Amino acid sequence: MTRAQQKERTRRAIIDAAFAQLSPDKGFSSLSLREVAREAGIAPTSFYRHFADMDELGLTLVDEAGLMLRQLLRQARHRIEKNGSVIRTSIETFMEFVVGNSNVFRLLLRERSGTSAPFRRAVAREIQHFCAELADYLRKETACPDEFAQVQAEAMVTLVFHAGADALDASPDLRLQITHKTITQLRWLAHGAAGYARRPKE
Amino acid sequence: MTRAQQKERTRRAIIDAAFAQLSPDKGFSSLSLREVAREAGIAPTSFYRHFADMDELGLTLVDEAGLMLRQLLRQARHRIEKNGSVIRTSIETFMEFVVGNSNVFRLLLRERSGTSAPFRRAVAREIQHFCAELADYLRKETACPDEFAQVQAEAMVTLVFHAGADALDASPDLRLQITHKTITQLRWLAHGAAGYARRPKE
DNA sequence: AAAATTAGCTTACAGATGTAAGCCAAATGT
DNA sequence: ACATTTGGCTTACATCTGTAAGCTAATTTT
Repeated sequence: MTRAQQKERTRRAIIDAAFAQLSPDKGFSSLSLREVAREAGIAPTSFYRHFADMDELGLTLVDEAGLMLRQLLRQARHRIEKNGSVIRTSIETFMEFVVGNSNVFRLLLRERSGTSAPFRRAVAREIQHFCAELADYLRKETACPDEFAQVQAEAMVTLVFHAGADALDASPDLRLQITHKTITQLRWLAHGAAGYARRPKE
Repeated sequence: MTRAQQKERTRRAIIDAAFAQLSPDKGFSSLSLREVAREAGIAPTSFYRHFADMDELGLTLVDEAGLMLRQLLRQARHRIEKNGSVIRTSIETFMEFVVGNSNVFRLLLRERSGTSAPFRRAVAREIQHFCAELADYLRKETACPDEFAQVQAEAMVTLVFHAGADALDASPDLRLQITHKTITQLRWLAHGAAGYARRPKE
């Protein structure tokens, strides 16, 4: 089966080439089939042997990014077990991910509000998975009332993602400030969610 | 001075054409000079009589969008005076803006994490103004401790912007759900910020 | 061993794009 | 009244894009 292996190989080459070409100045939509093919070391038309479209490639990238996101959450849980401070550890783990895989994070960030509805849906799906797992965790491991967990998780993710986005353009020490600020915000949120009963009629 | 008037006129035509061509499926970066010129009713090269670049046009659009944002905040304040419910009124006002000027909001949303650093900076500046004005308001009119106002304002804006982004792709009744959820989140946040003293050493 | 499949290549084409060069006519300045 | 400025036009060019058509050689199937 050298045949299938080779195919998988250049498929990966294409995917890697695409990720590599993403940058602060270049989003997926301004990536051209020819450029990707060039970087992957194949002829432009050979691209079609693997993907029907640039869009198909893009959705594959989003899938991979979502996978990394979920691995990240598990990694954070491990760290919390040995460390204690839930919020601080979570944010620091996330920040490391953002800085270390900025292309991946940027892809999610941009395509979440990008021009392609299928892309937006794909990213939304991945983030929603992420939120759901986080909500589970909150229900099991914190004082958060069960029925508030999902809403709280979504707010947390919103704030942390935004912090990550800011961190992308920030210097390392500004990044620390951002981290600190975000910790404060999440603590307020957790405190509010734990102690504030929603008034049902207003 | 029919001369200057005419110039201002076609300048506006260009700006309006650009705004008009923005859509769910078309962001500013995928706007072409020729298309804009065509819609504005001028020859492609005449564009340069008004803007050096597409980038210059884009920054102008962002400026105008920021202006609308600040007007929005004042409008919300007026409504609050006659209505009472601060959080609910603010969010509802914002949602109306998002739905009624989706192209404008989308511009800010996308360019905030777009591929042009100058654009990102311009949007960040506008949003920061917005946050600062909101923080002022919080200090004057709510129970929020002065030194927390800025951080709380930023969290509120982050959550509300995110809600707006979700609302763009949502059906009207889903939009109501989003509004409701966001109100809850902001209340938690306000409650937390009012009652939770930051522990200084952890 | 012969036949079929297929990943990859080369060549080719029909758009679209940004923008340079230069003309024109009307408004403005003197 | 004459000279200048200038907003807009037309034409032209080089570049990049996606992708269709068809060949080749090697693997896989029969």
